[in-house]
Amino acid sequence: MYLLPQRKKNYSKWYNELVAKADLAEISGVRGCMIVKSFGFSIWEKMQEVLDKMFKDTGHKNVYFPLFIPKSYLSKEISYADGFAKECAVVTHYRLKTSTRGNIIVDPLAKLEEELIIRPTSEPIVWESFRRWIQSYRDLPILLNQWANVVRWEMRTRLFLRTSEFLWQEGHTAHDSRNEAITETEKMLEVYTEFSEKLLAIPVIQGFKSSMERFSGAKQTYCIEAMMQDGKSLQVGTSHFLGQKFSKAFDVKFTDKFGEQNYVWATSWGCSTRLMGAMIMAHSDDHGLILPPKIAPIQLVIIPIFVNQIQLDAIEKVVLPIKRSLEKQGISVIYDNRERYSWGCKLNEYEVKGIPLRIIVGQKEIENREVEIFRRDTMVKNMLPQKGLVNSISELLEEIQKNMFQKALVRRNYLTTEIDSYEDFKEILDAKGGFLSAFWDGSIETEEKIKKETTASIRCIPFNRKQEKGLCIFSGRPSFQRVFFAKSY
RNA sequence: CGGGGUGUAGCGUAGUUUGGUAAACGCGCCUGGUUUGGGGCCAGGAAAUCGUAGGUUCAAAUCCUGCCACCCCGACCA
Repeated sequence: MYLLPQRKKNYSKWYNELVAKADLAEISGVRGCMIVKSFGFSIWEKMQEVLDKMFKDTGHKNVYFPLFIPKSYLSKEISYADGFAKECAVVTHYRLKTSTRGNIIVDPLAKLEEELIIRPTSEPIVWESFRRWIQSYRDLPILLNQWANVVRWEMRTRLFLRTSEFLWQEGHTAHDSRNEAITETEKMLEVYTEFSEKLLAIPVIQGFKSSMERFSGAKQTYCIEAMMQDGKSLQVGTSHFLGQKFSKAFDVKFTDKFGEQNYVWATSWGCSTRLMGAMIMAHSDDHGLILPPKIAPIQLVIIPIFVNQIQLDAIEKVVLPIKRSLEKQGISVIYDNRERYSWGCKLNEYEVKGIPLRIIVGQKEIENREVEIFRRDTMVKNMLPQKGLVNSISELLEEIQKNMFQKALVRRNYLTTEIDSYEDFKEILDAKGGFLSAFWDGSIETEEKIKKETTASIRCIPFNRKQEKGLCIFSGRPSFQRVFFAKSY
């Protein structure tokens, strides 16, 4: 069995090697940018497929806006521009030429009159368009989504978790009332929550961001936070109530039923290839990736064990009908009869890639009319009768999906601690990590100081928490609610 | 941007202290044989102007200088 570096000993080494060995992605020659390999991309495509359907089912339509944003658009919404100013890639020229020494150089004569910013998000160009598209309440709501790449010039990058260029989806909506926009913000947070918990099998905490962590340009940022195995928190998705900030900045008004001019209400929401990182870090073990069945591009692999063509033929007679009936049930199966790889090699390959189920069929199984089945999540092998196999496998996939969520939930709960003093806070953060649920006085100063001293930040001000009175662990001032602190990615 | 480190075959490294046959090892790759219930074994083979530019020297992967790239730790962030 293949073994990666141990998670407990060196978490980031484990993560990097897993990404490489599972053939998900690699560091490219381009600073801070990754190459997503075909297996990794097939997982992302599966995520896209499910999310895309969820967006469409909630009334959204896909569009595509340009990669470049004229610099002047950016300066219209100041808090937004400030938020991203330090990490924008800028296009200044439009032509290259061959120098006298034979090198390719930027043609100094081809300087752009107005620089183009490579989008860190698309709000500016979306709202520039909305101004032209929206005149009347009849034009609203506008419910759009786009699948795109964005660029943020990051100082330090990690595959999937933080790269300078990443893939994501960004929803942009415009509404005629504050309430409708808030409802939309909440609805999309629900979509992300369902996706995370039901598909990725990752339990999440729903809540608001503190003003410090809020998306620059948003009135209120809603988020879902997930706990990774090393006790660090990862934001899985965000949904922003933008209020009228962008409509005012871009002068987007509509005439309502009573003939009054009003500014439009807005939301935006997104999730990215970071979900890949979440999935890896929430579930995988020292043998490699573990894919939740509902997101696995391949749910089951069949491996034959044979020494000659006669045996292989006999195996195929049994295996191919099984494969067909599984596919009929919507289960994605591959039958790996490659002769140039030893079967032992194949076992390791699918194990490290996290394929949920594996079947082995050899002479023994054919004689006994059974198959050997292996569950990746528990690493347990069993024999199953060939009769009724399709049902057993469907049930197993369900069970794996549930088990993975349950396991992650138990871990998350273990890694959530109620804290009532700053001493405990520092001690637990150091010893165990995870979410620290603690009273906070609501001030930015306190949040900043705690972050500076401990590196833990407020990940989330959770919804649905009982209102309790307490004292801020840092300042001792009165507080009405516990918030979740954690170190984060 | 500050501190530290590393560049030698596709990947991972040894060799650098003390200059001396233009280079070793593991994985991977190719060929042939053999084997087959958890990454098989044997034999043979291909593949590196030692990051780059210059300098010192009879002689440089090794010493000196500049440059470039990447990694780690901070500051910044989804």
